[in-house]
Amino acid sequence: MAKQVISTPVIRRLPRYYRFLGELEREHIERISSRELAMRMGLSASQIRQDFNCFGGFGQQGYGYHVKELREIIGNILGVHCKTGVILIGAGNLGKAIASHVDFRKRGCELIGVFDNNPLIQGTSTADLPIMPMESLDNFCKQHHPQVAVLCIPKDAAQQLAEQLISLGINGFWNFSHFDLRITNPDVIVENVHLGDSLLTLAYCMHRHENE
Amino acid sequence: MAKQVISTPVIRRLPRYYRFLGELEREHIERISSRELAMRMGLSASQIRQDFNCFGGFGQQGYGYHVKELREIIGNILGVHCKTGVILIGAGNLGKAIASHVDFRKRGCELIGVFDNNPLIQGTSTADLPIMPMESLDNFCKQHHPQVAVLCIPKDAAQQLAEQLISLGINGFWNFSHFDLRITNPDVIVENVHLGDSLLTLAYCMHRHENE
DNA sequence: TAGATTGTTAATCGATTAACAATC
DNA sequence: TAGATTGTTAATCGATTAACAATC
Repeated sequence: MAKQVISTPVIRRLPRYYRFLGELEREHIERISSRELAMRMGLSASQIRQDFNCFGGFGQQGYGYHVKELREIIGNILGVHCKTGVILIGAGNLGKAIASHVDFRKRGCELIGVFDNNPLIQGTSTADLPIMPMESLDNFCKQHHPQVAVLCIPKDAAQQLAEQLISLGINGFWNFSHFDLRITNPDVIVENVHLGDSLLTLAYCMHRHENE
Repeated sequence: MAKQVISTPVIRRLPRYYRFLGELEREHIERISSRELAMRMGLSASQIRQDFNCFGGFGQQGYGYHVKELREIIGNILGVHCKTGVILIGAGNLGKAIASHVDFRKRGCELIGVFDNNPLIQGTSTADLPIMPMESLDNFCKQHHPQVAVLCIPKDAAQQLAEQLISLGINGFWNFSHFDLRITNPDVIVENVHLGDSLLTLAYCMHRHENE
């Protein structure tokens, strides 16, 4: 099988496939055709078949796809069984919510450390983890080698901290800090989440809709 | 000016333009060329000019774009001066974090009510708003006519609640509930935010990178 | 005026859709 | 076998990039 490059739109759809297949499994549905899945997901059957065939032929002519099997395959592609070490920086409202609300384990990640520079909350804990002072960051990374950092910090601190973290071995960022990290190192992966942009997009659509 | 339909990729870039122009303004930069802006944002100059020209010619040949003016124009397109009434349902960790962390006003929205079905937290407050019981939802909507609902509730409750909210006049959802709302009504706008999918995308990219 | 940079048209690239032979 | 549905190739559509005349 030639190792082709998977396009971004396909990658972005994978977690959604995984989610819908989980749903189907919970509904005890054993097999599904691309046509049925397309209807549920609001995609085209053609697109679904194209997407899956980026990775290989998981279906069976005349039958469709075996839900459980397909879900496992996509889970493996996504790496849900990995145990990537994750630290979270900034245990304010948002940081704490993410630490406790997001199921890292289900997604191949393990939250192993939480840091904040506010002495008032150091020592308290979130998601069963003690909030550590920033001064411990260095030693912690040297000891536990986390790979991913979740940034829930103000935007002015983001770029500098990111660079420090890279030097400590971090090569993946889940960035909530209202600032687009620009990392030149091609081995570092950044996933920017801009909640504000998302709300603004919704606001625009509502606003436009009104004026039509 | 013919009213053309703006494509989704363009719409998704608008909040980002707005953000970067704000940054430039803060840096006291008066004018910028599409070329300079492209470098900063990691886009192409051509794309930027195309994007802006969906809405009209905001630039000046030989000069570029006036930062402050352009930012205001894009802000108006996005509707940042609107005061769309917003309610938030589900004041758990995530709900509270969003209520307090997201600046609704800057984005043409105003958070006017927070609801939760947990009696233990009813009466306490977030973001200066009292958390109200779900039973008050009906009356509140009839009185204040909010247009947008932020859903920070478990996925099993989402679809049903969304339908109820639509009947109460809500026509926009900012949906954090691990479930893709499927609304048939074309006047209702849904912005799904799947934090889990975002993390999984990052996990995939890390995982793939390792195996290369 | 000369230089710079836009607005806009044409060319290219990539993603989605359609079609159908292969095959379970 | 007949029916269904995949895997895959070709056609279409749309978005991005390139090019350049218009013009500040």
